[in-house]
Amino acid sequence: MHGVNVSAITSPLVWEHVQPAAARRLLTGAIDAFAERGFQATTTRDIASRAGMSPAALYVHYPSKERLLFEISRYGHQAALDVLRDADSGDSPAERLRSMVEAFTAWHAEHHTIARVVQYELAALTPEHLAEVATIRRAISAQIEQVLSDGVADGSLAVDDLPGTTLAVLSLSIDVARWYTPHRGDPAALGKLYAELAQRMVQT
Amino acid sequence: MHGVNVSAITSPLVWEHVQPAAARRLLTGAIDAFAERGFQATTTRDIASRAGMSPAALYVHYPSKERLLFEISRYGHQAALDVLRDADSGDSPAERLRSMVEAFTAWHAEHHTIARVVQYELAALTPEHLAEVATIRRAISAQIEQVLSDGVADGSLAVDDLPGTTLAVLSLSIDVARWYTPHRGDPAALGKLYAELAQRMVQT
DNA sequence: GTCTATATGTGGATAGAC
DNA sequence: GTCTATCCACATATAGAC
Repeated sequence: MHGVNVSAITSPLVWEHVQPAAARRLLTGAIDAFAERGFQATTTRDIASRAGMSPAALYVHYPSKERLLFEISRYGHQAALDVLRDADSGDSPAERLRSMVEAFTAWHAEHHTIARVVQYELAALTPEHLAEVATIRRAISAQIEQVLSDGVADGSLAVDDLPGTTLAVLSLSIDVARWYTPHRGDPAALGKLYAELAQRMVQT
Repeated sequence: MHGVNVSAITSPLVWEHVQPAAARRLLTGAIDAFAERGFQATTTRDIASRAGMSPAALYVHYPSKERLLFEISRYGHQAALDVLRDADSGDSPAERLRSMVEAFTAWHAEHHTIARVVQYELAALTPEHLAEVATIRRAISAQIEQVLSDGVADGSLAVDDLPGTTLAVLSLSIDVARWYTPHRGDPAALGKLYAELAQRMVQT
């Protein structure tokens, strides 16, 4: 089944479930604005203007700027987790790891705007909303830890420090959201490079 | 010479050169505040209050909040570059890489507050100030690229994609600033783990 | 060099018409 | 559901006394 989800890696995120269209324009405008300037530096006027509306119209669709961030963060976290789970396929822990790192890395490059919001705006969430996305973050981490753990169990992977190596593998992909711009190469190639580097980190 | 700079890795940053003491209290207060909340969410009142002063007193020592950020960013970037250069020692490219990754990673953990400001607040700098720190950033990148390049030249390291691997190695250490807190283990041990992982990435 | 007081701008959010 | 107009809080920065 390896490679079956390649289309999911490179296809744009789908927002049709956000209705009506005005709410969707606000959401996508907010993603761009938050990714460019950060949550705190983004004004509701900026978001509304990107959606072609007056500032007041925003509050018909969202009760606050933070709620807009939360919707983005929750959806983005879930999308990242889905990509990772869909990529967890292969005949060995090593193959599964390659596939997951490839997909997770490519997702962070392809969707670097929403990924930036997901990874760098956690501090702007309310405690309740942060707790909700933290649950998804733990599932993401557990997904990587499981495959490494499976590799240790069957002796096919060499992992001295399981939590430390889990974090390092995740970290490599996540940091893509910080530095990636389209001129730095295409997401698929980056995914393949990082899959190779990650496998080398843990090979026996 | 390996290990000679261990004290530099774990010693606190030295701020004696910032005079008078009030200016230094403002600077260290700003580092803590920027690291906790981000530049945009930090108020001059918060910074002044951490330094035990009224908001107005800040402007005797710094002309703006941005200037305070710039001083922190410039000094932090230079400190990170110095750590990397001091660690560039060893008899082979592999040893030099290990030493550099160990020191650079441990620095980002030990000094995660200033490292967070250095790595995540670039967008808040004026274009002129950003250009100045970007020069230091290029030197940091060049330092890693050089050792990988030397390893390729003498056949001791296996690097398929030199710019991509350079970025990946740097990225792993830099991302430590995002997630590190003291309860996640000690900086020296993390440095050793990451040195091992980086070496595995490029070993023949 | 530090204070109190304040000028000036701006941002999140609301009121009420259409 | 969108608009114009605006409230109100707060933030950067300055003025002027001590």
